[in-house]
Amino acid sequence: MDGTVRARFAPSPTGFLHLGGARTSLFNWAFARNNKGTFILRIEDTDMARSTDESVDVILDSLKWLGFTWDEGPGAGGDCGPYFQSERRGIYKEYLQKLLDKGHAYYCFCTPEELAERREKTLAEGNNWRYDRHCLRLSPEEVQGLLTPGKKAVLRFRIPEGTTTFIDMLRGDISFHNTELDDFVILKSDGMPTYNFACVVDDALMHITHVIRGDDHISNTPRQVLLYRALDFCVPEFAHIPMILGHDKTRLSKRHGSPSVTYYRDKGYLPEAMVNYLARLSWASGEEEKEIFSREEILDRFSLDQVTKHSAVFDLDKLNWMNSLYIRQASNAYLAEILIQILTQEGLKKVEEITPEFRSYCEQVVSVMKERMKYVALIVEEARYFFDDTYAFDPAVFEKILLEEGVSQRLKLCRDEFHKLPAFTMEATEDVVRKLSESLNVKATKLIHPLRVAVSGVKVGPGLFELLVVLGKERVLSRIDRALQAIQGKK
RNA sequence: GCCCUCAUCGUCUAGCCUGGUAAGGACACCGCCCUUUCAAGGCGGCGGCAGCGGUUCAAAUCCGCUUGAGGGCGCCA
Repeated sequence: MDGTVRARFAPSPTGFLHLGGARTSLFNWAFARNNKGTFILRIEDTDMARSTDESVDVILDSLKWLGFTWDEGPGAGGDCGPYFQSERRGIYKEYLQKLLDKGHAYYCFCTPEELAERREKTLAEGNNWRYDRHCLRLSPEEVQGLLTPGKKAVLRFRIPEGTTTFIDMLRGDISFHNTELDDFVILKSDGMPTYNFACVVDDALMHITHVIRGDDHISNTPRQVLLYRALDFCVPEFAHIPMILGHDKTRLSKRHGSPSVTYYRDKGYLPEAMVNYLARLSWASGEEEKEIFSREEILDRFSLDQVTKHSAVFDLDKLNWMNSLYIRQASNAYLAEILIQILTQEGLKKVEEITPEFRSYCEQVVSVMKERMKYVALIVEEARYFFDDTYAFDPAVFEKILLEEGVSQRLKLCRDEFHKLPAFTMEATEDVVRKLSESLNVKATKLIHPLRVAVSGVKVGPGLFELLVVLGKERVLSRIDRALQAIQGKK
């Protein structure tokens, strides 16, 4: 590997960034950084019908969230721009002409309808469809005659005879008989180049040394190699990394839950955890006991020859485990910020209501919840009582815990003792409960469980005394009263 | 259908290239301990080299076939 490594991630802005794309981006980024090379971001927006600006924004945001900073590309500048393919039409035109001049490309006037018809017929006869070179037979005069009145045309690449072989860094030699490759379209009738063509021109002009992409591109590679050769470009190194599949072993998609990076961000997954998890899919450092890798550790160790060749199944359980681990290690301030994002997004809190006091309350909430969170939004999903005084009582729990004989009496005693407390601390509240249980001659749990249900509505959550302190004396007292009323109503 | 790729516990993987340790770890699951619920933590358990054939004293590891899985076969990328 001589010269500076230049790797790129080239998403098409036709939707959000999905986990597969994120992982491809991660490997490119890690590979570039590990080799002290350059990481380039290029937007492949040649599909005018499906590309959107919003999608570009989402992809950029996702990448930034994951921390994959690019050295060249949108917002970063660079000497090989523009980095949007839609802005490179002039460049493609030049190379298209080159192919035309050298006889590697030809005009095709077949309409999509005609093509579909012939394809179906061929398939029905049990044969494989390849473009039948219908328009290759046209003489230059005929072509000119059709072009002049402005008839819709595309440009096709003329596939030479023979076999095309390339080296995949993970698999070694891969060969295709050129008969498998038909004369594919390189310029669409709307004036945009197709993926295979634009990709080759850009990778060459951007001096990409390593093309790291999903292995669904393996069958595109021989076509691209042929294009590199026809254009007298240097062929880069290729590494086709395995895809990420859903539990049914098919390509990860909406059917498998949400595959978008932003979904996980909005759920309160930490980017560090996501990067770590994604990295461990198809990659292992060789250190047998090691599962947890910081971004730096990944950069430090990443190597393509430690990437597996087989696809990996996305496992939410393991992501959850990893995320909860990162959450437990994260600072309360960091977690509170994420929680606040979620609260405002969910409409539970308005931006102007985020006072320093509220922020500090959020920090207390995450500090008691961080031991038991798979992701931050779980607070909103399962511990809404922190932010909602009108929380409901879980019917089964209410029945079992609060409707038990003597509970009202015990709750009243607790409330009265709590009321007298000058300092509402963990020690003080626990002391109250312990003493009361002794004098009443009941187990402490006979007070603890009803109290928990009274102030939160559910039977699971943080340790009771930390919960009480976070909620604060006033709210605890009024919540006990509220529970008492509910019990009264049920009797 | 044709072409390409892949194949170690349910899942992610180490080991394979440079044949020779009871095939190691993690998640999940199950049990026990701890405990104020849920977690976390500790201890233990379950569970795998897809199959067949070959090479070899010896095969997860090398070779072949079969099977299975994934991907591609667009004026999508």
